[in-house]
Amino acid sequence: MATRADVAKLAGVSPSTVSYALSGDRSIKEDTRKRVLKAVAKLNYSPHLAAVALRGGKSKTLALLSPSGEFGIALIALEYINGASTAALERGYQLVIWPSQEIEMSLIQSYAESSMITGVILMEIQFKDERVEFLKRSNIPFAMIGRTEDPGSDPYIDRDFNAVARRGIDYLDSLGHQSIAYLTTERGIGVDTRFGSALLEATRAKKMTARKLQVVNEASSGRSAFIKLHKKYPDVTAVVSLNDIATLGFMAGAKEYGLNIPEDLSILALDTPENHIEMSWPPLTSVNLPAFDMGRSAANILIDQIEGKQNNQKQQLLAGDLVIRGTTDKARNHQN
Amino acid sequence: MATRADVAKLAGVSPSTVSYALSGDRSIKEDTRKRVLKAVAKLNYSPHLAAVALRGGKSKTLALLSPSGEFGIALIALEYINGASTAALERGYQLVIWPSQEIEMSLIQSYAESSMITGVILMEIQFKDERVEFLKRSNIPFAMIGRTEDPGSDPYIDRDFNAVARRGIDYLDSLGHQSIAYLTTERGIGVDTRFGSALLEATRAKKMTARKLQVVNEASSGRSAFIKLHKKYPDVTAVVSLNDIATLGFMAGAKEYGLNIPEDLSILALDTPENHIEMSWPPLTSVNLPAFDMGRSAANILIDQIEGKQNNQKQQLLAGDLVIRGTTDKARNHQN
DNA sequence: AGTTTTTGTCGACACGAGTCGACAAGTACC
DNA sequence: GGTACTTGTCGACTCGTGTCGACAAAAACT
Repeated sequence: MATRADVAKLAGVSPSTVSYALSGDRSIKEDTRKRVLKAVAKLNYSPHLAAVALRGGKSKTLALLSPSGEFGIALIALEYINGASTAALERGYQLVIWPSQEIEMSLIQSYAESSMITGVILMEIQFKDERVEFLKRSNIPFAMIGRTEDPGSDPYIDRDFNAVARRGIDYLDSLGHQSIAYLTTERGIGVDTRFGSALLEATRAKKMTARKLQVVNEASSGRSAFIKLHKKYPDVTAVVSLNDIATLGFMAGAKEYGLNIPEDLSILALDTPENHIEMSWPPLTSVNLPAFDMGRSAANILIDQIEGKQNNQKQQLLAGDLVIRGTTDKARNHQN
Repeated sequence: MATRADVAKLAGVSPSTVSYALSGDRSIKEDTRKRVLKAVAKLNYSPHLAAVALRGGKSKTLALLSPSGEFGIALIALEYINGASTAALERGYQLVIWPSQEIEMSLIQSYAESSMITGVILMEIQFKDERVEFLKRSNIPFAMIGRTEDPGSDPYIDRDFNAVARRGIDYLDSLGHQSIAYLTTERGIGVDTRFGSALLEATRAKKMTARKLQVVNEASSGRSAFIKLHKKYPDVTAVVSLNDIATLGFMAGAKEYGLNIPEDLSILALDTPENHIEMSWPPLTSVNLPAFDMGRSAANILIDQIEGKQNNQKQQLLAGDLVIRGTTDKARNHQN
């Protein structure tokens, strides 16, 4: 591996001149700069990252902590990751994903203090999240996808749950649905709670009745939920889903019982990333979860913070557009 | 951040003594060692990673290069990642996932030469894979999940396609199926080609007819495939699937046309990771894809290589068990 | 008691880069 | 032609660690 001294020797200058020629922090005669650059190219030189880090230079590497649970990284995480990674690359940073299943935060601290990573993006934020506390205490720049119960001035990007619920419920209302149910999980993260109350509020505003169907993240659970709905709440004409996997099972159950979607039952997804919409047939009508954009924003918020850029948008809420696909139609008993 | 010198001062010894007390590379009086350890604990000292790396020490960080395509990291990648990460942690290493969409390999080289990463796990190996060539040229330890056309002595973990195909086809044969079709993609990676020929060989051995249905990685494509099958090959009684997403669409299409699974049509998945089996209803019968174990093995092979351990298993083929769930049954025209 | 070996500790150095201060040479000013 | 300033370059230092060589003190041998 070529070092700065090698370049200096080849170009016939001192090592420090090489640094200045590359950084441009001091004026260098055009002639010598060219010689240096030629030597750099010839030796395929690039600075030793550890040396730079030791010297105190910020590295250009960010870490996205992805809690990899029982089934590994959550499906939904993928688009966040992709968005964050894209934004990071655009701004000259590297994003690595850190499956933080069993990692102690102290290790993250170690990497951060050694300048091997410069900032952290957190996902699946809990109402009370000790990771957030830890990062604040350690002065490590971070950004959240999601938010704690009381985020104060901590930077985050999150869903505008109220807007999403309103957008979805208004649409169902316009189709004449008056009694709905919703599929939700209880993962102990803010999204369940916030979505739940947002939905209740939106339905109340439209004088709809809303039934809650609790599921876990499995197709079979969605199927059970359908059976329960079918028996207990036959008046329901539309189902709002907050869990993509269970939705697939739910729809399979409906077909099994001879119901046609969307003629007999409408389904509207609120928390399904675009790249999973396609896993169902017919394709799901949804208020898009702009996961890619959220990941992108998280990275940008973080980088702004690292680079000391004033960003008056360090807390953002995104809703997502209503996209009508194949699973919604007029309520079956609706008078046209 | 506490440094070694701080610890030394607090313990009343010289800096080098601290190093030796921690590493144990030279004998240290029990009394001083205790003092040092106490000071370490008190200051919460941990060595500056960049300094260690600069000094030439190997870091304990591995990178898993995950080609994040159009839809981000592939679904199937998740279990590999989880397995690799678990094994790495067990052996004291960190695994970071590097979405390598647009990363040039030279950057990886830079991180490796600077001892910030010590080895690389590659996924989605192409028949001719320039990443492999690059890593070999740069002397960076690596392990493949999958394999090139001619892997020579390069370390890899891959599927035993012939065993999988035989296991699956034997089972379908035992149920009386004589005419099958298979869903496959053409992603240009070895798995398609290898699985295709393995299936043809296995069916030939059982004197079955085998139809190929080409799909892309979308539910709608699976649905189209069903329609084509339904019209062109009505004699087919079982379908072997090599693509999880398309399979969901395929099954939805079958139900739409009034076919019952498994009574009218059996479905057998060969390339679906366990954590995606649950997305369908009924749950898919499959020859399990032991993705977790494969990831785990890849990490172990890599670490053995890094630590110079002799490993006579640096090339492994895994099959996976046949697990009978809800999508297979006797051929509909089978005489019992 | 004298010699060799072991034990325990310390100082010095190197890894590779960025940057501050110094300084020679060149340029602008009155 | 003297002073003041700019331009271009270099050497020295620092970051924090692991390890080699040196060396005193203690222990183990004749």
